[in-house]
Amino acid sequence: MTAETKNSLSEQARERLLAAARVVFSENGFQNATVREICRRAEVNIAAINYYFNSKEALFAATLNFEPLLALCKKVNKDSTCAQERLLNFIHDFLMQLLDEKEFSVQCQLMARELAEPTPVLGKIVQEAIAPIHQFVANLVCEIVGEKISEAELRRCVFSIFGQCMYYRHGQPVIQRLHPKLRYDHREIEAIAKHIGEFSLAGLKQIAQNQCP
Amino acid sequence: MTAETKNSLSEQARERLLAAARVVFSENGFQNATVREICRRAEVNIAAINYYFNSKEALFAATLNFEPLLALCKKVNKDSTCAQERLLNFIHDFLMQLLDEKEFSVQCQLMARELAEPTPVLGKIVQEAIAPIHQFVANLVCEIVGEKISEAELRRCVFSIFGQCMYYRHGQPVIQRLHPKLRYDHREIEAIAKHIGEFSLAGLKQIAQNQCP
DNA sequence: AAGTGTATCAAACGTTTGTTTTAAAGTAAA
DNA sequence: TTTACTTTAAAACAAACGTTTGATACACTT
Repeated sequence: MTAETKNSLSEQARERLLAAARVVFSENGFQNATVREICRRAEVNIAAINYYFNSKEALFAATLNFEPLLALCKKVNKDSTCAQERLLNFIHDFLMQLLDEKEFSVQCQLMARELAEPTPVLGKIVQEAIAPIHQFVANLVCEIVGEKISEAELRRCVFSIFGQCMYYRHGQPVIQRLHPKLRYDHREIEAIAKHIGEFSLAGLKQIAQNQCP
Repeated sequence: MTAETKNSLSEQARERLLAAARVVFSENGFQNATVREICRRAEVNIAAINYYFNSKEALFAATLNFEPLLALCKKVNKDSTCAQERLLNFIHDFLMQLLDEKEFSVQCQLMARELAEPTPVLGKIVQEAIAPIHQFVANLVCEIVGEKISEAELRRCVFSIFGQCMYYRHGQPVIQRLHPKLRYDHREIEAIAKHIGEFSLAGLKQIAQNQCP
């Protein structure tokens, strides 16, 4: 057995742990996720978590990957034209990462959990992921409504946009009970993105008018 | 000692338990709240929870009170004029109940927690409180945008409004780290309500235009 | 004064949690 | 084969959880 094969084999446990952890954490949150279920799904011994990582918390931190979210900002900044269009594209892509169950969106769902239920790693998440994309949207809003908007009002505009998006995930337990038939398939996400986009652009235009009458 | 005095005295423990439970549950959520801390704050023995109520979950159910929230809908329906005005009033009063730290809003905060972190009692909360006020806002939106709106689009409009409001509570751990100086005092809540109101009315107007061009 | 039912208490119960231990199995170089 | 090192395994760890127990104190009725 070659060295590479050995590496890939010994790394298998670690990789399976990471994959299983992503699923379990995103389904149950950090607190409710148990190391036993993670190990069961990864088909490794229970001691593996503390062997490869040092703790449940470190495993959680290792599952975080901010790149897809940050890449989203860069992508939108490149291939688009006016600020309005870029905001619409961002909302669409963001919702895709946030809601699509089939997509590789576990990363995003995992982080979305933390907004409501803080863990010791939340500080890092805010600093490296949430703050940048909030700033990114804030810049877009600035371009759309003009520079004269106050800092507080700018903040509220950003919150309005993210609030609309996040509600579909934060409020999912409720939404599922209110509308049991509702599924986040591709078509539904497109419709949601279109709605939030138009809703928000109109809202921003109104705010802009208020600021400089 | 008369019977009434005895009753009021023996009820003291029960009432103190309820008051403490409301605080602890709203601060930590159902899972993270411990019966020991509730009893410590209520200054009662640890066995009191299972003596007066039957379980931690039953205690939690007993802390729920949907009246303030439902009363809000009735109040808005009475003393207001046009649908737009009523929506603005609702958003304002709702945010007051949801955010004001000094107000007696623990009830609302307690329920807001459950939106993201479901408990066995969530079904009751949705049925008795959330569904009615969602329906209430849906009716307002219908009045504003006209009857021709589709059921799905109507739902998204309601979600947009609630999403904006709830983000200030659901995302509080994040918001606190993003804007450490931000406090939900009376003035700030007024500003938030004004923002969400104008933002949403403009959004609704846009949606209405889309439906019947 | 004896009896009855309620309220409170410290202590322990049985689980479940994340983590650690200790030993065995496997792998590669000497 | 021997040696050194890495990886797996079962079992147990201490801590925290919600809950239950059994005894005690109290107020009220008979």
